Amino acid sequence: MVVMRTEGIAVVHGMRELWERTAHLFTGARSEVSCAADQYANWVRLVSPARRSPAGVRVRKLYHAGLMLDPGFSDYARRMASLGAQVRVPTREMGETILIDGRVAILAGGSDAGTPTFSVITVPEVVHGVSGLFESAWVGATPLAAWDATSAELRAIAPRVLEVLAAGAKDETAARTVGLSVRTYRRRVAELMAALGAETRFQAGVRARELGLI
Amino acid sequence: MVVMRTEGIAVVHGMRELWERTAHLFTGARSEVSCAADQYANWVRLVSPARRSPAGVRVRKLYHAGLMLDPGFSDYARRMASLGAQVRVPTREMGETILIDGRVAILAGGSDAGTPTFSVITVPEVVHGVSGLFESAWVGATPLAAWDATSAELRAIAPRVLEVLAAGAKDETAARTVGLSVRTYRRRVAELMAALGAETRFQAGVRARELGLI
DNA sequence: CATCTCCTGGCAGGACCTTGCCACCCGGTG
DNA sequence: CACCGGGTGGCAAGGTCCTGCCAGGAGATG
Repeated sequence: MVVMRTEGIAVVHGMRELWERTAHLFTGARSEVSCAADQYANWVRLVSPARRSPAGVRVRKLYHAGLMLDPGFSDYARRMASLGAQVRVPTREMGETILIDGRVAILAGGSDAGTPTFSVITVPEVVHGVSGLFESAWVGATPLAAWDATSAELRAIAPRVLEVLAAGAKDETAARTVGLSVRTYRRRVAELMAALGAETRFQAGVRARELGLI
Repeated sequence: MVVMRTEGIAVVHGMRELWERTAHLFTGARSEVSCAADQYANWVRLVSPARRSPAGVRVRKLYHAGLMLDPGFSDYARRMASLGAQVRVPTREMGETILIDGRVAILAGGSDAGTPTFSVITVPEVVHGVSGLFESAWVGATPLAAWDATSAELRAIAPRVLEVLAAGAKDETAARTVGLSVRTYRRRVAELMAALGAETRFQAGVRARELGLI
């Protein structure tokens, strides 16, 4: 049987509107705020400014590996962690997701003519389903500390290396493009491949894309 | 200003329910049915069984290159074309999308505990936005005939080649795995890279993943 | 059968990638 | 200054990949 949901779902256009509409939900959270972010670094930082949460509220953050390669964002992630949030780094994507007290779910929809849209959902069965997805992603993700340890200096240069690699450039060209010697460029590629757990460049390409690094 | 949409959007759980709920929309289409499919081969074939459409109804199909590498699906695509549908093969993803008479849009949402969810949208401005996305994808896609011509025998072996490539195997091993000589295996890889528009294997990996071939 | 076409697989040469080795530079330390 | 540690870049040997060339085999056609 099909159940029409004509209430309990609001579609919000644009990040600013989302923030205006949902700020009270965040500040009013009583037991838990869980967020998963794959892509929209700016949005994450706008909606969820780094500040300590009220006692008793468990704050969990899933920041995708792709975001963590952005130096500014990984700083933000560490700041969140130092303020009491539990931060983990997943390697699979799960879409922009927010869960509050198991009562409200916020999901990013597609973008409508450049403006991202978000659904604010209070339908219990939907919220429950989204919670399940979040839990499974949470279990499979790497705690921030462990992630940080394994990918320190790599983060600095990785984006540009990935960019030229994805552009199909040969090492000679690529090295000149990113301003490294061929030897050092190849070192970076090797480190990148190790970080991605790839044994060939093809595999590295697949993984990089999988992680949203490109 | 936030506009709450509490009507005009229905969320449907599962493909069967979607079919039950939307069948009348397809059969009742008066001027146009446009579909874009990236991934859910089974779903596409369920929702849109191959049959001739009423005269005067323009039927357009965007079947992603990933789907076309599935032999069964590409047969289905050709059957659709022979029944009057305009079929094109895009190389970029745009999500599972259906548009009917410019009045209704159906989009696949995430999956809820394994059950895929779909939004049936009748909000004019949203439908219009989705239509724009579809048109742009349509213009950039390759007509079925042209696609078929350039990728005949490739489809037969591509999946297994992609698999071993993604597994990180070297050519020697990979060739043995798929039961080809190294020379022929390399030929297949070269063809694959050409089809993907890739100049390096890294780039091919990225594209392959982008297209959901892996 | 003769012939043609298409695909396969071996071979070889060259392009490209990978890695160890080592000299060099630079900032920190005694 | 002498020394050390860490990063850089040149070089070279070896591994991997790319591709033109050609011989051989399978199937279609006359």
